[in-house]
Amino acid sequence: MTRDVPKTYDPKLVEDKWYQHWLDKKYFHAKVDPDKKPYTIVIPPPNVTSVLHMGHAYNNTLQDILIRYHRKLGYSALWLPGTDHAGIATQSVVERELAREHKTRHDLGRERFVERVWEWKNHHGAAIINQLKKIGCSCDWDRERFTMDPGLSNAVREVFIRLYNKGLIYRGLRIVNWDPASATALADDEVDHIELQGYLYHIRYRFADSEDYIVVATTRPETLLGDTAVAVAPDDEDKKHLVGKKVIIPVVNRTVEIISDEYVDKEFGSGFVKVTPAHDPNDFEIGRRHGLNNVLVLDKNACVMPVCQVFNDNQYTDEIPVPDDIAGLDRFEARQKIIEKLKALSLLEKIEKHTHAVGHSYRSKVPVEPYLSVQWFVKMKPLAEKALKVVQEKQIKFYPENRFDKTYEHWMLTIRDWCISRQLWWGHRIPVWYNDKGEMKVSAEDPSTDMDKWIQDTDVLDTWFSSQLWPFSTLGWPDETDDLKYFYPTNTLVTAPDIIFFWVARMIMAGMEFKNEIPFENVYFNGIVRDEQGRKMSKSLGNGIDPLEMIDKFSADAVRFTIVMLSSEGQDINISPKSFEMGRNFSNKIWNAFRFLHMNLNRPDTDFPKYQDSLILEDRWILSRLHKAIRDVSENIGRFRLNDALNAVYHFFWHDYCDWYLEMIKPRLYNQQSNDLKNAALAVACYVMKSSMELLHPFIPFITEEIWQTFKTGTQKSIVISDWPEFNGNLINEQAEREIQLIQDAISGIRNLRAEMEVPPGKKIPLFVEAADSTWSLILDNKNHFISLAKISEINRSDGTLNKSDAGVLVIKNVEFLIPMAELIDRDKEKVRLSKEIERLSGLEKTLISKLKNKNFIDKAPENIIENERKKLAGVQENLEKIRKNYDNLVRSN
RNA sequence: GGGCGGUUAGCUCAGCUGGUUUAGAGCACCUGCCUUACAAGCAGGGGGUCAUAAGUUCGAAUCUUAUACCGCCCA
Repeated sequence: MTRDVPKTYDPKLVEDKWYQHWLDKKYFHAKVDPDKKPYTIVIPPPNVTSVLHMGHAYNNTLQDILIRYHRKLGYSALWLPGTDHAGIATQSVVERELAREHKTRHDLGRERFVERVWEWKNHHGAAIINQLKKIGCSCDWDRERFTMDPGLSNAVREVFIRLYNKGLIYRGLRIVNWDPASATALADDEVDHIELQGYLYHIRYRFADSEDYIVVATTRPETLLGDTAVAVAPDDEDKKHLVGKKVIIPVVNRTVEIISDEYVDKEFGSGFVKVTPAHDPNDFEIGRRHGLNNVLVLDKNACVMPVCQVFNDNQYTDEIPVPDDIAGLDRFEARQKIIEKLKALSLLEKIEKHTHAVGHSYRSKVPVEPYLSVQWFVKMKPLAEKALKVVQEKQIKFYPENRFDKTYEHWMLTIRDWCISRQLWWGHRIPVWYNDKGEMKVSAEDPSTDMDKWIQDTDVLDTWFSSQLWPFSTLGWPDETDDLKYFYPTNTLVTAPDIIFFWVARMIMAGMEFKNEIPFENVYFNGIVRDEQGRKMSKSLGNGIDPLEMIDKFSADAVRFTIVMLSSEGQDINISPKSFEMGRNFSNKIWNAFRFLHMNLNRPDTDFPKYQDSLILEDRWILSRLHKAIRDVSENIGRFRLNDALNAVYHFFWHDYCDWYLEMIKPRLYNQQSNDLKNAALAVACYVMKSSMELLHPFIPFITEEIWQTFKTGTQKSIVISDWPEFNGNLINEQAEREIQLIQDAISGIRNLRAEMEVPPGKKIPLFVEAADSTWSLILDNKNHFISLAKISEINRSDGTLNKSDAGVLVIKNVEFLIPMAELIDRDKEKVRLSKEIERLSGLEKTLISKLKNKNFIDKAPENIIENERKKLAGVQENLEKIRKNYDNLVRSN
């Protein structure tokens, strides 16, 4: 081994090099292989517009861990990557770009605009993909998909047609959630309800036949332009007699009737509700029940139209002019104008402060306008039944267990029809065609002939309509491809819980409907990455941490390690840039352990069984600890406790292997005794090192590959595809663990005593031991450890003649360790130390005695627990007795 | 209003089926060490009425109920 190993680990020399190598060798490419079992994850496709944030880094690290683990276990592990076309988001990005050129999409026209979006996608759409590569994602890039690829688009049309033919898709005039900023309809779950401080306006409506008036309370006075009734509660005795009377809408002076409807809450406001069926979902229902006209006031940008459009029974029937000074105003300007006018007319009785939840577009963040328009809908109830069942019956399991089951269930049970049409240009255009005779055709292809001209519906489909198909459309559906047959259903979905309805629920519905099979077995919901104060990371707060910056500063391994270490199942993670030092430090620790081996090796050799006869206690111990770690890591990954898995191997590597094992073998390496003893130590050290790299590989792929390459054997090529360490129960050695534990406790105890007695660090001190024969021989066999790790000059068995009043004492598991005081130890300090220990142990003794005296405990507790407590007590008492004796000696000799 | 989380060391969090002496880790802090792998490190140490109250139990950080506070989702 000639290569110099630098003292500090430099990830820059490692990470990009290995990622490129893995790509070149196509290790991430999953083949249909009948001899292997498939393991499939489809990536939650990030929006093409997105750049990698901590949430992505976390979510994708988790997926990569699962994929790398299963790949090493021997599965044909497919992680299928790709991106989502993200209708509104992407269209907005390009529109903003156009705005800088002082153009709108309408200047370009639909065709040219869509081309422009494709250009944008081809230029910038790979950004997030490249960033995923930076953090080490082992996706099968040969299978990368985009939701608007021809195959996936074909799947979308197929699904639309099938649902339409089954009567599950329909078109109708409905009140929908309208986003005026993007000028499109939204689905119910794309609306966030935000509590706002608003006002309740009390407005006087005069009777048509008298100067008297009623008072109507509303939060949205501007909609009075579209009022078609005023309603009271049926049980409102005070107002009942007014039903049927006519009142005049102020400002516009239209006459409407007072009606009675159960929707009205007589306690709210004034008890009179203005009814605007075209701009409020509840009013729409009232209007339906009473056969009212729908008067559409606002246009698609939420500005007041010059004339209101009157619909009756879905038919456009009439127009109502709007006062000139209101027409053209946006809805909030119109509100102010109306208020002004009402004030001038003395028709505004009062304004009250009023807090209410206002729907906002989750994309553009502007208040949603309830808006009457013709849209396409999917009937959800029939689809929800199966999707609910498979989760209730645990065919699909959610993790963390039981956390989201109820949420899902509730949503499925209260589900409403899904508005799928969007008034955008970027997306899957609805496969429906119209001709000039007013006929309609649902068809994947343009049905036009020379004789017969058809025009396609101008709307596109909700982005989620295509992403709901992701687990199977990416594998070739509707064709029954080999990939689909082999890799579907997928195994695990890892996603954030905020898209449980948007995406997870709909994929389950789609999977059941179109494949008649669950799309995945497990859904792991990861938490949200927050800043160190627990706040969501956001652009506006400026508290976001850029993962790429952190990768640049600390390495991808460090970012991955830290995120997983700090996460626990499904809980949110609070993180600061400083947190990543944890990962960097661990990488450096690994690196230096490697460096240590490297300095002592001629040739790496992991074949420790070859030295069976030369293996000694600490070798058997570390092998036992390693195999327990192998078991723990595998078990914990298996149940999605990834942080526990990482913690297990972290603790093993740092605290068992580096802190103790490598320290323990140093005498064997440095003292040129028997070559076999030295080679045995090195073989075990190398084997454990290599195995640790295997265990750590899913978490920190880069440094583990770099080091593993030194230890690979035979035909092994890469840690990416090498076998996962196999748990070997024969190497579990409880006795060795107990023996090493005693030695560790003794060494720690001596170190503690030295520190407390302020023995100079370099000073070697003699040690006497009073122990039974077997323990004495154990200690004697391991005296090197005491010499090197506790700075002991010599170890002797105490023959009882040692004057205990003249020694520091330590009692561990009934063994006495004695350090002659000479000039080293301060008697008074030792007395204080011992009396503290006596206090602690007698407290313990007392607790245990009273526990064992408790008749109820003896009668009711299980036998093994009682036995355990008895043993504890005996141990405590033995130690106590010895320490007391020493303490007494010390006091007496004064 | 309904549902779901959380409250454990100065900070961030583990603690899974109630019993491993008197609750752990990382960071921070204190003391001593540049000991021939690592100061991004080593050794040692201090620091907790497990939110509050009641209950179940031989035994509660852990189970139940209530309360308080924080957060998320739905209406």
